[in-house]
Amino acid sequence: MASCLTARGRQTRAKLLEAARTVFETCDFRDCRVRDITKAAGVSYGSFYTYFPSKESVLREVGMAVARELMVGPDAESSVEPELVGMELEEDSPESRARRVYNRVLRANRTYLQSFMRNARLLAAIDQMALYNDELFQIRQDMRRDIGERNRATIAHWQKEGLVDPELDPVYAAAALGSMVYRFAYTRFVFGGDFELEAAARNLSRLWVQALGMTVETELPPTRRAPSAL
Amino acid sequence: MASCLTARGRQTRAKLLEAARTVFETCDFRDCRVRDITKAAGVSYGSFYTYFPSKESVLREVGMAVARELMVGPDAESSVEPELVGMELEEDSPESRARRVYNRVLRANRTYLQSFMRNARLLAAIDQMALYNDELFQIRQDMRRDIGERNRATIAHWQKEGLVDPELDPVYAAAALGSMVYRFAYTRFVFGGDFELEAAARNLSRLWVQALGMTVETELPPTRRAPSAL
Amino acid sequence: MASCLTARGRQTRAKLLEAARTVFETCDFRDCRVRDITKAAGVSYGSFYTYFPSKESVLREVGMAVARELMVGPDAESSVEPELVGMELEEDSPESRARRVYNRVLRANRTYLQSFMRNARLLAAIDQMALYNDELFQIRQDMRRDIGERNRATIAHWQKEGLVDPELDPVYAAAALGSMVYRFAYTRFVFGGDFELEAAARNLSRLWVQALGMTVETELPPTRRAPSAL
Amino acid sequence: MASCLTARGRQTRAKLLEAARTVFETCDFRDCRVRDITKAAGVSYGSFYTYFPSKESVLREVGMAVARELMVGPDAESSVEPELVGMELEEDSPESRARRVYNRVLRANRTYLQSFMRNARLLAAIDQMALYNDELFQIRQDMRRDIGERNRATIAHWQKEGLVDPELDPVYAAAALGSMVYRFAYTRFVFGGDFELEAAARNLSRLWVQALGMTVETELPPTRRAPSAL
DNA sequence: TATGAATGAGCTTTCATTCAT
DNA sequence: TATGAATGAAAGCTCATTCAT
Repeated sequence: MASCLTARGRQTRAKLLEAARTVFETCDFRDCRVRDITKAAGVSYGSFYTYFPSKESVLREVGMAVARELMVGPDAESSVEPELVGMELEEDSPESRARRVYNRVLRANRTYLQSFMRNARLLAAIDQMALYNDELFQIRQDMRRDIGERNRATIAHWQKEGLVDPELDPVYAAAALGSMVYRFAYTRFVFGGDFELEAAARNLSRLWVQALGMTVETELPPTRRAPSAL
Repeated sequence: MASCLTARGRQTRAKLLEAARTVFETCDFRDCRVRDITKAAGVSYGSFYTYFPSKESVLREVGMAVARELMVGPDAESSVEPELVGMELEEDSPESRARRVYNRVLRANRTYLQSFMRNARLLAAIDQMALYNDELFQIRQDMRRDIGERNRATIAHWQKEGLVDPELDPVYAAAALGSMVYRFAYTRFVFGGDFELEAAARNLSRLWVQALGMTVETELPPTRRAPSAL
Repeated sequence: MASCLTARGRQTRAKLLEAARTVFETCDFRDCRVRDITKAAGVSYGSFYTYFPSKESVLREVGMAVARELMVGPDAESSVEPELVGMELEEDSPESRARRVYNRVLRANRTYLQSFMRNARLLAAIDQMALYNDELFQIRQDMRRDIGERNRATIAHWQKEGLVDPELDPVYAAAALGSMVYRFAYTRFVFGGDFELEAAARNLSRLWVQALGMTVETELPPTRRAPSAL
Repeated sequence: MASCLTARGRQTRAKLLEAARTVFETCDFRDCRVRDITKAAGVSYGSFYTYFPSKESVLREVGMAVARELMVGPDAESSVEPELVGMELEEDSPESRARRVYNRVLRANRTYLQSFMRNARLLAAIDQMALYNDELFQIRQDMRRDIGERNRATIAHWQKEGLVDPELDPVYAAAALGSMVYRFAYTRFVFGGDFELEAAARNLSRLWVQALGMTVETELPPTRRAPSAL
């Protein structure tokens, strides 16, 4: 596609795509006019249709790009929900293993919150668009399923190793803990509210590992946050 | 407003409001036509504007009604996030207190999931609309804040009593655990997926109390769920 | 359809239909704007779509109406090509029978030319639209087929009676003679040109019956026509 | 115009003209995009406007070319309506003269049908365009007038020679008989329908000469045609 | 009050034409 | 000359809102 365009064409297309991304962040897809996108891109109205067959199509393309970024990331470290993947814990004593799990979870959550911060509005927009766009719905569904399955596998693995409460259903646990972080981030970033990333990451991680039945000895640093913030 | 209407007028207005609620559940606000509402209400097109100045206004009114119901409930037991309110636990031994907390949380979560089940589509709709409707945004914000504050207070109280991990920030903990249940329910109800209410409630509650640092001795019944469901 | 409208609605719809008819006569369907129709009807732009789901649909309706009129006519005597239907000729001597055939053909052609005169522009328009509208194409095709078959049957019948040249293929003959009158009328009415209806009818009829192998003893009145007219 | 172009330019222009002709045959002028023409010509979009000032202009040029071809023909044998031109019949006995007329008419019609077959779509297209393009209208008008006049003269000449029914108006007769063949061919080629060229030519020619009051002794070969075809 | 027709601003999309390279 | 991107004026259609009955 992009390959059969001239350099100038590729540039214009990129400008439009970038503009669409920005515009979709600021207003609902339904409220975004093609005119808004072309204005933001600084090109003429008609040029939009030189590169995209419809308004829907650019939404789709932006959506897929965001999905890709959140799944594998430009830096391959963010995802739609925090992932525990790659947490090989080959070590000895139970304490140190729990500690390692905590550290891994903390790293995952910290990364996730940072990534979410960058994409919050757009992710929210896509989540919303997914409600009335089948293709985005599918993309979103697949993202969720992928992460869910990976986290479920990790939790089940830890259960076998005796690290995690064996009474918990790993499917529900994976879904619930993923939901916790996603929605926490969503409300903070989309609806605003005072917020300290590091403290949030530590609290979420502590809740996470404790929920699974592990104990954490680390002390959390005191939160410096406006007392009214919820 | 409603008070200066005749009996017949009040009835028509009620029919329209009820119809709007139904319609908003089935399709996005933007896709709902005034015609859909009047058709569902069985009144003429023009009558809509006898009772509501605009389409936005009926959305606002439905939103407020839903908010009221979820906050205080028609039966005062559901809310936008599960509430721990009224959990006075005056009893003796730590074990039994933890047990009581668990039971209270379980009851709250079970009730919440049931209530969510009834209102899922509408709540999702309102959540979405809140993204581009200031008034709904405010309503939604207030709901969240109220519940958050109440749960925060309960958690802080339990911390003072030594029931809950004192390292946790009660604001973040309240927000995170509320988010966990809300989003878990949301994904299940809106996006579908195999689901057993009682098992879900028990798993969520176990995660909840363990996350706060309490231990639960109860055994969870084995989940009967399609193994593929996430 | 029309029955579920109020009197006012029926009136507006009729105004639009009439206006569409007029507009389609003056310009190509593709050049006609919905605005042209509503302007001609003296109603607002939006009203068009209260009564017709699309521009195509009103074309279809006009086309079918014209087809009906030409087939059975408001006065049931015109058709898309002159018809010989109903020419029962039960009489005696060959001469008088040929004479009767001639008179019948003359009456049919005269009527046809008159009818064509009233509908020429519209019929031309429909003929043209049929080239890119499947539905109209079908309608037009059916009309032609119907008339063709009826004329073929009459000619075949006359062949059996010994009135008509038995060497002629009745299918081709019917098509050719129908074509002759249709196209003659079309060029006269659509492209203009001096023209005397009665003289034209007589000449066409004489050509018609002579073509089929019959002889006509009648004298044609001298034509009073501009000598340049073709 | 074409003269002040380089060899390469003339070639490109010719390619475009040829492509336009092809494209106009396959679809209505309004549905033809400049893009279709350049694609068919295998040149770039922009090149079109190097050689033609507008889409209309290429249509005009194609139309004139077709007119020229049909009038004088690349092989000078086809025309918009069959021509009797050049039918000098200097011979003796009335029978043989009628026979000669028939043969000449047959040859003319046969040639005409063959030629029409090659140009049918384009001729139909031009006929249609003439309805809303003044220049084409004029071209078409002139073609018709020319042929009409020539046929009129021939018929009038034959009337003086006593070959043709003196009662007929030669103007109407020329127009009617030309119309017969034109429209017969048009319906066959444009609207389809089973069709045998030789049989059609013979039937049309028999109808033609008989219409003019001549008798033909020749037997027509039996038609081999699907009985349903009209 | 109840009705349903009337209104027109506003949207997406198309494509002939222009223009920079 | 050749190229293909850039442009923007229309067009069809929708639907919230108004209005006459």
